[in-house]
Amino acid sequence: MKNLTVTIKDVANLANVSTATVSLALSGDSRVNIKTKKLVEEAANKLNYIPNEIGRSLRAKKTETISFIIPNTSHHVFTHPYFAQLLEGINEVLDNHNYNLLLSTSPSEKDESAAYNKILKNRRADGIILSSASINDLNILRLVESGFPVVYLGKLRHDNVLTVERDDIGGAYTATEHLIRIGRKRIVHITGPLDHQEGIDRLDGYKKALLDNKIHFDESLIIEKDFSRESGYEAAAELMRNHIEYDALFAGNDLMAIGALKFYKENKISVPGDVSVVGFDDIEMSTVVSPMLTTIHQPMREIGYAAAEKLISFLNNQEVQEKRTIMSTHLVIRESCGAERL
Amino acid sequence: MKNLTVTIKDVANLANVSTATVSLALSGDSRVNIKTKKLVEEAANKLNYIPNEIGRSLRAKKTETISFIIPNTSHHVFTHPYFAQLLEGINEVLDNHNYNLLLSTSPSEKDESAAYNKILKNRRADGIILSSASINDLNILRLVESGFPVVYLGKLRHDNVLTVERDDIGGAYTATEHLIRIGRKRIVHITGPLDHQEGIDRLDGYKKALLDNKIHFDESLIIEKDFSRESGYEAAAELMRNHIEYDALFAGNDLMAIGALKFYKENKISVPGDVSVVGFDDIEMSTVVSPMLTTIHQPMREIGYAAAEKLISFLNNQEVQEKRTIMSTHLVIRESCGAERL
DNA sequence: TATAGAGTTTAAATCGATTTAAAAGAGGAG
DNA sequence: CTCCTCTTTTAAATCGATTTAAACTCTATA
Repeated sequence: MKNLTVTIKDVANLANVSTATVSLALSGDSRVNIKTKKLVEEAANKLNYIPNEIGRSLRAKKTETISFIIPNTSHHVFTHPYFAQLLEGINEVLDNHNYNLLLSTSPSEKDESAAYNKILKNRRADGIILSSASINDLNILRLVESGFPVVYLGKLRHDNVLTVERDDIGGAYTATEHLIRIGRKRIVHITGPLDHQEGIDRLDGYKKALLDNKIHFDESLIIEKDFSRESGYEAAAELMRNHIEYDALFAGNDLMAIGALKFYKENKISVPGDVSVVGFDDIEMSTVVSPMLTTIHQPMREIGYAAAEKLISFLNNQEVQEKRTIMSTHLVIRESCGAERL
Repeated sequence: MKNLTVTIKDVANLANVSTATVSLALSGDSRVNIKTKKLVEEAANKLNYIPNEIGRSLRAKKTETISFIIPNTSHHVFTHPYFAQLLEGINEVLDNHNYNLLLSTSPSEKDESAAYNKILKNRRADGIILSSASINDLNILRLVESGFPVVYLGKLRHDNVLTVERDDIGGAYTATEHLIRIGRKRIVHITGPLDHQEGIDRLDGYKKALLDNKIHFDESLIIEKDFSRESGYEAAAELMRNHIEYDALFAGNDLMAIGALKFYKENKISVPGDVSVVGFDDIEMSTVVSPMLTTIHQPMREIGYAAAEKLISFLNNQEVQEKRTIMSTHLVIRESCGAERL
């Protein structure tokens, strides 16, 4: 260990000036004489001086860092394409603005106070982007009211919170409508957890599409699962065990759709012959399965962009155009429905 | 904005004691009287006081943060299963040790000094985990010699660096040997970029297996690509265009193998009938394609564990058992080779 | 009634930077 | 030689915590 602690003082000593001069010189302040500036720069170079960001942050009362907090569901957050793409979007924007990214998985949803504390500990960041489902409304509001800059990814009743939302209802509506248009009548919907907003909204969109098309809503066609591939497989198995008749499947996300596809393949059920399948998300995996999955495209990377841009412009007191940003989705037709582009 | 700046001073004033007492009381020092302690705690609660981590870090000269730096290849790092799982492993360990995670994508490999600076800027972390291929040996050594704690993911000539490595040569050897054992003779190898260590090592393993089995190495069976799915597809197409005859394919990673699989499907080439395919990595996607991909499993999450544990124990001056940790790989037999478990 | 000693509390230094207001220096005009 | 600018440099305060050594209270004992 050497050199680890070259401080501004060391540079000042070597250059025979005060620390004030060093700071001014290195920041390019016009007050310092050109000769002095050179002197300081030489000294800094010789010592390989790099300003300590912590000291700087303390003085400036800002860290140029934002924190992204995601729910910790079973240590598989980052491999989930949804979060991975979100992260990429956020990272790209932060990179462009020279912000740092602090990453936190929030502790279990169960222990609310722990979650709250962990978030607050992140005051080492200037603001946070909070992913849905991590903590409940109340805690988020407490956080926002404490004055800490937050962008929340998802729906929130409260008006005064910056949010970026997906149009889950609209997307689910589109998916369901597509199945109806190609002539399907008995459409199963595998939902995500119904204590999560996205699960609820996608179910709502599904119901709405049925209603608008005068198709009776049949409770027995709804199965609540957990967004995992395994649970999609299991859902398809359950349907068979229970002798449910259906000609289409709308899965709450691609992973569950892909799980179901696997079950169909193993059981010689033809897709899209016997059953048309639509997913939700449009993850990469949907393009490598066979048949390729028709799905609702969700602009995950763009959501990341929007959230990061919104937070940064808020931090810099620039005008925030809109408190709620709603990102729209669209249908991507591939092979699992048996329909050409309409 | 209110409350945003409750400092230890505010608490001290409310409790009518000095800041020293507040600090001591809240850290549970036995010197402070039990009554005083209660008083302080009440005041802190009433004000909703949370110690400022920056101030604390400055004084303690450590941040309880480590930084993970990955090469920025075209804004698609985090969706790459390799990095995502690495990240998950690292995050899990840091969580357990109450460390924070600062995430950085290193700027382009071209601009070395920018990369170097960006890394050094991360002195706001206590140490860094550096992923391979981001910067060259020289810069890494400079960094290490500066005394900054680094764990490098990959091979490095220098002795004094903490590293966690994969056994790429061994893995490639196993893959190739498997293809030979099931009777394949003309084995194509799609390599990753040959200016990356992993690309080189996997090619070496392939060659070694051929040599040991007295199979002539044929230069025309080697195609250099870039680890992407598209490039795998393109490689398979190239082979066909050039009328190369072969009965097996060892792809440098799963993504390229999956790309090739897609080409075979489109061109009615049977796998494993006409050609046996082996990948490398064992990503989730390999289990959803059809046929399911036989591959070399790489313990990505465990590499993350190992790197994080190693860095943390180094930071805490605990004994670091070994400077180089080599993680082994193993063959996972699925459907793309047409062989039962040997 | 001093006085040692144990138990509590606090003033002040410190971490590494930035910034402000004041001081110092340089030069020109009267 | 003095006064006044203008330029350049610096001492000192500040950010928010922790920690050390000194100071202050009590008690109990000689």
